[in-house]
Amino acid sequence: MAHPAPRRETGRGRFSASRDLEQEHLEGCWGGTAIRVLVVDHEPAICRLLRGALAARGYLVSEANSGLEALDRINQFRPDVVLLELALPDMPGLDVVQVLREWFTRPILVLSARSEEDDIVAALDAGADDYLVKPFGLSELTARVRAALRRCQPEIEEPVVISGELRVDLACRRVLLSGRPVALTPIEYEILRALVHAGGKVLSHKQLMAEVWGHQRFDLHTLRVNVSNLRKKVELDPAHPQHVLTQAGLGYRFV
Amino acid sequence: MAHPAPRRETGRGRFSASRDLEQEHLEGCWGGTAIRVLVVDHEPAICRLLRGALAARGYLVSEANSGLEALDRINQFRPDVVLLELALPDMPGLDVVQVLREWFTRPILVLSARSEEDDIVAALDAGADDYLVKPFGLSELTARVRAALRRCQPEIEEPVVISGELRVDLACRRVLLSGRPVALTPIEYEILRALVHAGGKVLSHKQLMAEVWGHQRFDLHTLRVNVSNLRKKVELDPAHPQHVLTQAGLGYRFV
DNA sequence: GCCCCTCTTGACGCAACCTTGAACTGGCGG
DNA sequence: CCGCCAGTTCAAGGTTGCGTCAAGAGGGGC
Repeated sequence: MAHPAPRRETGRGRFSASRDLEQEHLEGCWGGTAIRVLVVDHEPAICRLLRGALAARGYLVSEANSGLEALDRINQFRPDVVLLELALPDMPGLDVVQVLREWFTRPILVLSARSEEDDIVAALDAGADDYLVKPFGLSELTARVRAALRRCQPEIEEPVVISGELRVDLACRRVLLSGRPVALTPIEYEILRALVHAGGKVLSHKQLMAEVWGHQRFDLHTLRVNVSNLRKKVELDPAHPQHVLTQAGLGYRFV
Repeated sequence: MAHPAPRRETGRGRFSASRDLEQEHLEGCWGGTAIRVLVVDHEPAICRLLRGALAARGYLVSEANSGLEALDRINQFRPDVVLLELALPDMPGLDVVQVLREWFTRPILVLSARSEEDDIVAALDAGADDYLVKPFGLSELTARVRAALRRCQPEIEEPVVISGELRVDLACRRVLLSGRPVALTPIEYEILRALVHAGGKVLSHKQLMAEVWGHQRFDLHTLRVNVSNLRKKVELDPAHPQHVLTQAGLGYRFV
């Protein structure tokens, strides 16, 4: 062999991205940045209901009570997904969809009490991504939100976390330290990803091991060695870590 | 079997249909190439019904009557969208969704008589893009197909991609390295095309093999050998590839 | 039929990786 | 001062994944 094997670009895929995400306690969180949802409905009761369900799942929710207010809020709030009730006091919901679709690329889910097929077709053809007939279950709603976001994932808000000299790009699965790419091994990357994903919260040893190894084996020592190796690569001074911190007796956390 | 899978002509600009094309009299047609729909249902009557409705709108329809047949048909037919009835004689429809989602990137619309919220949530979280409860109207179905296809469009593909010394012309099916034409074998070209088409994103082994071979007889080793051969031709230094990079444990990507 | 090109398959070697054991550090209480 | 504990570091296996070589099978063109 003339040359050694090509260097692998380190960083392995997650063992099963989707399954892990489903187990996430807060599905609306991503790298410490919540996914933003705008709820548009004329009835405050509905808004409260939806806001509660979504907020409980970790989404960041804002609301609007009319069409014009919705268009305004979208500009300010920059939601990742819009839940739009068609019956609005000031303008037809279909018009909102159409206006929105001229520039708004994120998913629009229409909620409506009208179940006639023509209404559904009209809304979808106006540019809506999904149509839910009231009354609907909140778990179906959130499942459809997940599905809609999944499709649009590539453009989803930049999952880049910058902490001092360290830059973690979860989408491209790249890590930069002082601008230079860091070659992490698969397990090292998984550890870092889990910590970053937790958004500063402490992950217990078991939680972290479950994220990385998948629930089966719990060898604390192995975890510590890998964390140590990770720190050698992502910390300017591995002896005094700035990003991957130890919580004695508990676990680790990322700042 | 030198060319195991019928592969579609590479010059086809898939799904870059723009909005104005929706006004086409036949919505399932685009640029002379019909959009391909696979209908999976155990009941021939339903298949005929759906086939008729879709064909009338210009879609090119194929069908399968069981889960295994569906997986087989998808490899051969290469549909742009799959309509999947969950109740199949040979295997649970949810399993089909999950298996499919490991490599099939086009929309999957689930059709089912079950209207329980748990079923809907399970199907969506398994990877389905939409869920229609039977009985549904054909115009709603086609509207949801349109919506699903619309979401999967946005990648506008460059006919020619240049990366350093390497120039890949997808339209002309030509590859130049330092200005000199490179003679790629069909499989090598398909691998390169798929990676370039993915635009820098990682393609998992399964996704890549599905793009190139079409069957799910996934032989990782064969893929590796072909990638190795490809690198010998398109990399200045095959031992240290600059364009076709390995993502250890996951797949490959193009930069 | 024959040759050539291509793809598949097996064997092999290397490099990277994870694990594991052992030594080391620092804090704390006895 | 000593032992203990939690955490860290170092070094040495063993395993795995990846790339390469080479042989061989299969198909198409001539």
